[in-house]
Amino acid sequence: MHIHPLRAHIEEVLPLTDQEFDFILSHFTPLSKRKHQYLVQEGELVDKEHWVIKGCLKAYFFDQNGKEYIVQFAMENWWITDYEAFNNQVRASFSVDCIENCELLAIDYASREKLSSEMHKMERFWAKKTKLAFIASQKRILSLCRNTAKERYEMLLNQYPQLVQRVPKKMLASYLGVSRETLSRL
Amino acid sequence: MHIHPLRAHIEEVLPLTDQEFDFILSHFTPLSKRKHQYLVQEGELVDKEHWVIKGCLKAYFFDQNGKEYIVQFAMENWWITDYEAFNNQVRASFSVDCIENCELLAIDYASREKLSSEMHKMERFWAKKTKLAFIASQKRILSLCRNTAKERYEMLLNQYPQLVQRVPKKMLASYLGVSRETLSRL
DNA sequence: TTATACATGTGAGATAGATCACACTTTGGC
DNA sequence: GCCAAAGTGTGATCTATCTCACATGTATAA
Repeated sequence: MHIHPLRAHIEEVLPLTDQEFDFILSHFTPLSKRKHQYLVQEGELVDKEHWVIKGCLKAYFFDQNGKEYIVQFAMENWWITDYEAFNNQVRASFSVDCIENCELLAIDYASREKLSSEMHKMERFWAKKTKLAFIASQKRILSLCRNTAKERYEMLLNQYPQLVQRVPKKMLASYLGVSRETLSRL
Repeated sequence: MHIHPLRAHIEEVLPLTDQEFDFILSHFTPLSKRKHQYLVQEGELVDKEHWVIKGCLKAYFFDQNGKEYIVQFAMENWWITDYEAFNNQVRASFSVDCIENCELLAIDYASREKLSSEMHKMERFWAKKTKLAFIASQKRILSLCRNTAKERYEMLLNQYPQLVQRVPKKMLASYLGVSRETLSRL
């Protein structure tokens, strides 16, 4: 008998009973998207946060010169949306696109709020996830200040080898904050 | 009759009864520190998170060349500690020092856990704060990639004019990820 | 009050990385 | 199976920022 991947994911943080997990799962909607389709579009309201069952995505925007900035990638077991827009229920400043065909579980804002307030465990789970995301992003800041382009690329390669396989170099460059030419010259 | 500043701070997110606030406050310990004293020392265990009543602090570390990197500042109404070390109860990779004489409220890990689990409102409050911190740090990442040193300095000046008044330029430079010479030339 | 550390300004030169330009290759839609 | 679009490599500049060096100003602690 196999365990649901979302359950496995949540149980990395805290244990659940079958009933609890069924209750949690009932708040999510499965969703399939093809490569190049979007989940969030800059300027629109963002009502959903997504958990990745399968596939690869990016959160990004273009500046006034058409240069792309990648805020976040997501692969299996990652969460993605425009968090500022989602949490404050305002218009998105980023878009979220599929880099590969994706299988997702989506939860809308009201369901997330309901689930958080009815079930302290989920509040704790999401709080834990947000803490980890915050710590990771502090590390990314330090890395931008401390390390050269090459070092940052090598660190990414060490930490997320599959990401480097699956994503065009050009996008890795945008994520790392270097030009694609510099990344190409490694 | 005046409201306690911590209560005012929490009530920016959600309302509290007198009893609830007294219960919350009983988990904190008041603390005074003088300029140059530390709250967290790199390499030590971190058992406390601090809320600033009065004063100004920095979380930072030095790299192998003796160059300082400032991870975070804190002033009145801000929270500060080494979050990775505090949350995972491991040794600090940053130090936290007072830039001015400080009045603080400290909460230790066990009390925070206890308060979070016994009082859903506080779990929600801290979850909200962490979300905001995460969003702010995503913005800092983008700003490092997108903006020039000058633009970043001007943004800091706009967003935290008092910080720029109270903190030596050298430290602002470390925080912004530029050399003090470049910042001086603006 | 004096001295010593800290903070700040500014010049000159070095450099990581950006930008522009072009060639070549791979991919996916029709 | 073909063609446009996207991805990638590499050369030749250019430039923001770093580094080193030194001068000066300003706290703070004995």
